[in-house]
Amino acid sequence: MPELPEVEVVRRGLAAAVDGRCIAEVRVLHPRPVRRHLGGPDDFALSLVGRTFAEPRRRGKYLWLPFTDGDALLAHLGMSGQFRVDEADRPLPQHCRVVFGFSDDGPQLRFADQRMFGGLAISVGGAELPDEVAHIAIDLLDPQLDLAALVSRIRTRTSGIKRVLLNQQIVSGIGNIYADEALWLARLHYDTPANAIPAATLTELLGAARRVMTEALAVGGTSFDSLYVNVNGSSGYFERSLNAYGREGLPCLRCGRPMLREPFMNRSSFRCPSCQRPPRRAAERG
DNA sequence: ACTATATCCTGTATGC
DNA sequence: TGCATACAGGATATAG
Repeated sequence: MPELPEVEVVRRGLAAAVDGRCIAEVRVLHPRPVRRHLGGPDDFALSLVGRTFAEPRRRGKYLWLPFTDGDALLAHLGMSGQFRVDEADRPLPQHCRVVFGFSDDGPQLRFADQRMFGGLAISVGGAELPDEVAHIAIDLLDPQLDLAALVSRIRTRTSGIKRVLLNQQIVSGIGNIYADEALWLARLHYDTPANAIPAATLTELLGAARRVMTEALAVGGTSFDSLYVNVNGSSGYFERSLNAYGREGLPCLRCGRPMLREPFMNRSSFRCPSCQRPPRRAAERG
């Protein structure tokens, strides 16, 4: 599941593959991934021909590929979106939805997406920062991040801390995997009210999140299966470094107690029953 | 404004 | 063997 490190791996791959190249042909094989383009699939394809890509950008889990004309191709990988770069005579990847051919007859760009939660759109004037991304908060790897301000903002929230970490309008880029990793490192229960956490602890938590995402990025991200791969189709290696996510029943790597898996927001949360104790308030709620 | 939940989507795993 | 169900979880619409 692509979170910030995985999206950044893809961004870097795209930078090497498409920067400066001119689109000659676009084929939309399934309408759903371009559903945000109001003109429909055919208009999407025609509108892109003749444009030249500049250096891809990212904020949180959003990715956009600016064109030299000031517009941009906006992309979100959702759960299972992939960009692949391959010679035109190579077979299309499974679940391939959109194919881009270039005027230089070099490798094609292919967008594949099994579950189609992701998608592509044309952002008019979006080369710097697409309007569609303006509501997304700055992410933890952005040099412009004001950590103290973020800590203060988080402390105004009454929701459980994991909900806040997953809220892309407060801090972006964190998904279920890295949220659980950061909470384990900071020894926090996911349901601890954000406004009950000392500023110093929140600073530690965000530092942990930033560290774990930086380390994941360095090894190509986290892959559990073929749903996340880089533009060459290769997996990342961070799964072996996970301390919490997916470790139900396995010993906590700090204290040895068996890790728990609990339902949370239609997904799962993994935590240590001893290092990450529930807050009193959560117990009252039942 | 904030908070919480339902929804979209399909391949894989599991249970009967 | 088949059928049904649970699960994975991004962002967003909607309800409270």
